[in-house]
Amino acid sequence: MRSLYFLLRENLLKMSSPQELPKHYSFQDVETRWQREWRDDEYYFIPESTRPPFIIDTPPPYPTGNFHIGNALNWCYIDFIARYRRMLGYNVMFPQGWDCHGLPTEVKVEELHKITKNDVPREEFRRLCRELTLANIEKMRHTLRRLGVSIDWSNEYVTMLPRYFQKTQLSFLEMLEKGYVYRTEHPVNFCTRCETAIAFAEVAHVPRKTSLVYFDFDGVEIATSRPELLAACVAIAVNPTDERFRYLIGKKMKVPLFAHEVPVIVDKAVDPSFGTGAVMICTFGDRQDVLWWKKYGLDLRKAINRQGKMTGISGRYADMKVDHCRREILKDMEKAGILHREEPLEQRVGTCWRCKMPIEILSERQWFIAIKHDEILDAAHQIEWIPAHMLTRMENWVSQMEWDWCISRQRIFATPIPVWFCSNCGQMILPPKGDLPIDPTIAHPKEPCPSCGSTEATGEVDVLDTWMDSSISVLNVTGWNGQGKPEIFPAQLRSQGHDIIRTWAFYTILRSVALTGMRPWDQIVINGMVLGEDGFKMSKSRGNIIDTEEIIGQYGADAFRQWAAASAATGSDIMFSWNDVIAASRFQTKFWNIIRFALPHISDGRSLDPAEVIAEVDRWLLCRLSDTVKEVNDAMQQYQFDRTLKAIREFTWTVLADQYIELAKGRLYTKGAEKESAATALRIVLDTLTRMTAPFTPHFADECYSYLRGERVHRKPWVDFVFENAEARSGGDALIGLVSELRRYKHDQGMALNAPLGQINVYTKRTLDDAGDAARALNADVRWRKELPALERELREVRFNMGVIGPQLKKRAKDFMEAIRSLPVDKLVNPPASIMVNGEKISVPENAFSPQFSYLVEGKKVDLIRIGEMFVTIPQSS
RNA sequence: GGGCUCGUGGUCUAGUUGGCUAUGACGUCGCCUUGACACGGCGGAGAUCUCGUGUUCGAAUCACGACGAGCCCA
Repeated sequence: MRSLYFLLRENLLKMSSPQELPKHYSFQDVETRWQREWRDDEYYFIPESTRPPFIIDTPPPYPTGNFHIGNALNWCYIDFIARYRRMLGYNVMFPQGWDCHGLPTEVKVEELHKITKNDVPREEFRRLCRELTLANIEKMRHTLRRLGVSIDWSNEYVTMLPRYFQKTQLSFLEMLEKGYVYRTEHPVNFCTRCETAIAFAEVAHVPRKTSLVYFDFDGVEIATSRPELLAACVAIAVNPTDERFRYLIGKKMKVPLFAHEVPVIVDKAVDPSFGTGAVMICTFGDRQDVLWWKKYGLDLRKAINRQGKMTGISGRYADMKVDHCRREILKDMEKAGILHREEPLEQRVGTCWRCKMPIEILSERQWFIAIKHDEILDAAHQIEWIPAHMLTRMENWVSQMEWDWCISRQRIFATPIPVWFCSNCGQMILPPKGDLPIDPTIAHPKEPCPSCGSTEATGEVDVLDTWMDSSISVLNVTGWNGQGKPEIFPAQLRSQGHDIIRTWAFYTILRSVALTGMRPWDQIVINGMVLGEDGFKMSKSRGNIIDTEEIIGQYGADAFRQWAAASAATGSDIMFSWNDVIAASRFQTKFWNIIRFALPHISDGRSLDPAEVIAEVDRWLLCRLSDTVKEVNDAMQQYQFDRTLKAIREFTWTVLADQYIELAKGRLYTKGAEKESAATALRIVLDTLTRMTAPFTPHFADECYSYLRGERVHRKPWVDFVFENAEARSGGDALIGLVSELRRYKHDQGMALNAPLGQINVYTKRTLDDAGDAARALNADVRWRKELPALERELREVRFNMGVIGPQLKKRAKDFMEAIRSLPVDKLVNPPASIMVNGEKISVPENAFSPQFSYLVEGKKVDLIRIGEMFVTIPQSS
């Protein structure tokens, strides 16, 4: 509902144009007022619309409750694009998702309620998680509203709610049918603190100090960083070229303290210079162990369980935590006299990205999705990446994937895997797709086991990786229903940060290709990370975090949005800087003052017709506006917001305010056709500028436009202004140059800028009608003259145009320039067609050089200024 | 250890295929309250474009190398 206030004001604006704006622009008032005014349904995607669709696959943030500045940057980019596309006539979908499931919320709930996940029933624990998540979502929605982003709230989705995870489960069953999903025992990354398997993408590597232990292994000295895995030792490996160990090849060796026998294998991957050159293979110490284990078909000895405790094969160490076991084993080695020494070792250890505890590689029965490298790469190449080099990151990631994607997790707050197993024969039982969503730990199969007829079944307790939820975001928003490809597919755009290319972008492409056979989007635009003012990633430990709401509170959403647009090229990381936010808010002040000045002069009429612009400098302004529009359109098409905003600011501040208005403002106080010309030019310029700023500063633009035109700017079409007039362009340049040079002159003479200059003569061959602007702007009696005065001149230097000379003369350029310099003055003014250089006749290219003179006027005490083609004489004051 | 990006006045930054006096912002200094704006106007100072080598008539831009930074990863 539009407020009464707005209706009244809009009508007032239509009936009588306002004569005055408030002296100061108050972003607080304006932003809160427009946010009340805007209706959600203005931004709805209309499925039945005939306009071309523009669907944006936006990132569903994790509902932490805090919409941080990196999120905000991303949402600004999306909103620039959404508003721009709407003005271009597209039927835009800007959905808002929430990626709810996952460990952080479970941990938070455990903290808040002082419980562990096993203290309450699963469903109760999930209820507590959902409760916390909904509260956090509400906080983040508030920040989104304050940012003024034009979200289509009718397309909001919440991954933890049945409506969404029904699709997640459906996609799981579809991929199971298509053979992508399988279940097997395989080594996986496992966090023993969180007691769940995790994917490679979730492993974070951190530097750590540990020790390298040298000990006697059945008569051979061996170095290992993980002595606690001695019970899991399955082989000893040496390099084939290593003469020291040649005698061992083919032998069996007895593991100290444990007495089981292991083979000696040879492999090129063993580094003879690390440790002693002989390495202990355990199941599993690291990824290399897994490779060797597979390659040589070694035994599997599980020494660590899911809780991070030693298993039965560890004998007297069983049930000890890994660290405890390590200390005990070292003690026992010492007692047995086989411990030689320990060396400090710097290593990078894989940790759980969430709880930061070192992960173990455990062999577990888990669910996997097959990764088909070629399929994914093909699709990735069909997408336009902005900036282009981000595709390389995807390529690198895909090509080095070794294992399939482990999608099962041993947690609670996640999408259940919709599968049962027959208690009698172990057969997998799937629910009918129409029954989804289900939780197999609560529901029972409706039919008996198809294999043995038993009615006893147990539900899968493992749940799905959260990326299984979010990687179908694009399928969800395009209306996928399990049957091939949705009607509008692929989506037009994905927007995300470069930190999740290997996860969200990768998994989405994988899933899209598997389920629809197509790439998920036409374009992907990548935003950089926001770094703190110190140049480092924002983090609690560095204390360099800046809060989105704090910036908005101090300078407003529009200033923040300008900062997001202007601070760096799309895709590169941005260092946060208060200065840039302040500069943005100053630009708004400047623009506001321009409108405040112009409005009384332009609100008598409404014409936007360039044909009514007759004064030369007014046409010059339109030429410059046309240039700006072209630059802005170019940049917007490539999502280069920094270029766009730079062009707009430069034109507004320099061309419009400092150059044009300073020159022509005197005319606006007069009456007649030439005043009307200026008024119309200003109307066109301000109308166009306001529409161009609308995607970036939506509140400010709506406010300005309501004063300028009494309309809503976001409902206007995008700008398309072309104007060219060669005469006006050069005439305007000359005039602007004249005024600016004479201002410099006044400054150099120590005069005030409005001090009278007396009678000045401007000599120019061109016909220049300045409508009296120069005289008013300079406070001088300006006389325009066609005949040049008698001038005396001295040659100062010869300037060469290397842009002309270089390409034509190449190596001869230097000698050519020497020859030209030695010509007499009259030949420099009227150059010959050709010249002899080192006995070679070289034709003189056009515009190859220009002689520079110092000019003097005989007899008269005048200052002489040359501005391009023009000469100006000014009576000397002293 | 690998990948990606980058290194430009005190600080941050533009510079698309090599070409006139290297862009802009903040800061700084001087002058100016000129009928929109002092959150302003005009002007100045301040850069051997990280270093080295090479290609070229000509390099911030291209090539190679070194050093340094940030991000992502093994």
